[in-house]
Amino acid sequence: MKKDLFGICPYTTAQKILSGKWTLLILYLLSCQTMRFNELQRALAHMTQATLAKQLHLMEDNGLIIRKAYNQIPPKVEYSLSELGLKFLPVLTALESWGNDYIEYLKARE
Amino acid sequence: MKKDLFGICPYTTAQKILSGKWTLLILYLLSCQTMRFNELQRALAHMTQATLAKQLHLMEDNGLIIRKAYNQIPPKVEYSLSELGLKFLPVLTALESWGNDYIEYLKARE
DNA sequence: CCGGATCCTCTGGGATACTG
DNA sequence: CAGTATCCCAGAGGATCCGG
Repeated sequence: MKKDLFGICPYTTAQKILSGKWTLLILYLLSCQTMRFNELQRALAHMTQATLAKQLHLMEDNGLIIRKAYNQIPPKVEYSLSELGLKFLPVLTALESWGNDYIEYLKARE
Repeated sequence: MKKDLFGICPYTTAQKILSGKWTLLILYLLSCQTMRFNELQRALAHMTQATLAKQLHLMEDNGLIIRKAYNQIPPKVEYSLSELGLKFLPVLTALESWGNDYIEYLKARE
């Protein structure tokens, strides 16, 4: 029983879910619009296909995003925010503002 | 030059800073009150001294918290939020709400 | 076009023991 | 009381190749 405090606390829960290296960025991209796999890949030019696919699956399993596959040739898959993902928007907004503050701080620090 | 997009983006920046496993929780605790090392340790019963010390140093280096040491015997060290840490409070609030939503979601899921 | 399957690497987190 | 010093390990991230 090491779940006495965990799983109940919103902060540890959030930390776990958001721990993926690209989670925030993907959530942001999808908050702007539904995107296909290829579009995401282009937007995130620094990660490989495999990594992106893994991240997306993780986020789907966690209920953050929705994957919609069209059964056709050539394949087409669209990713969008789930209900939980939409609820995350306020966090994203606050985070963006703070991130920018932090970048300012970094500049002033040098 | 792989920093073309990184270091400029508020999301990746935030992701990097917040990636520590206990960062959010510590920020929350310190948002309630300034705390001594021992108090934090008791509040976070699941992490060892070494891990806590490392986390705190990291967060201090990142400019999130302030460490104030009193030169006395027995030693006394107090941790509090820095200016940047205080600016993080809105995120924390939004995150708490979302975390609770997520916990509800998990329950309903079973 | 959108992945799955493997393998490999690296580092954050933790256990344990010691100290001013 | 508030740490430091070591050592260790799982697991996330990534590279590469293959497939429907």
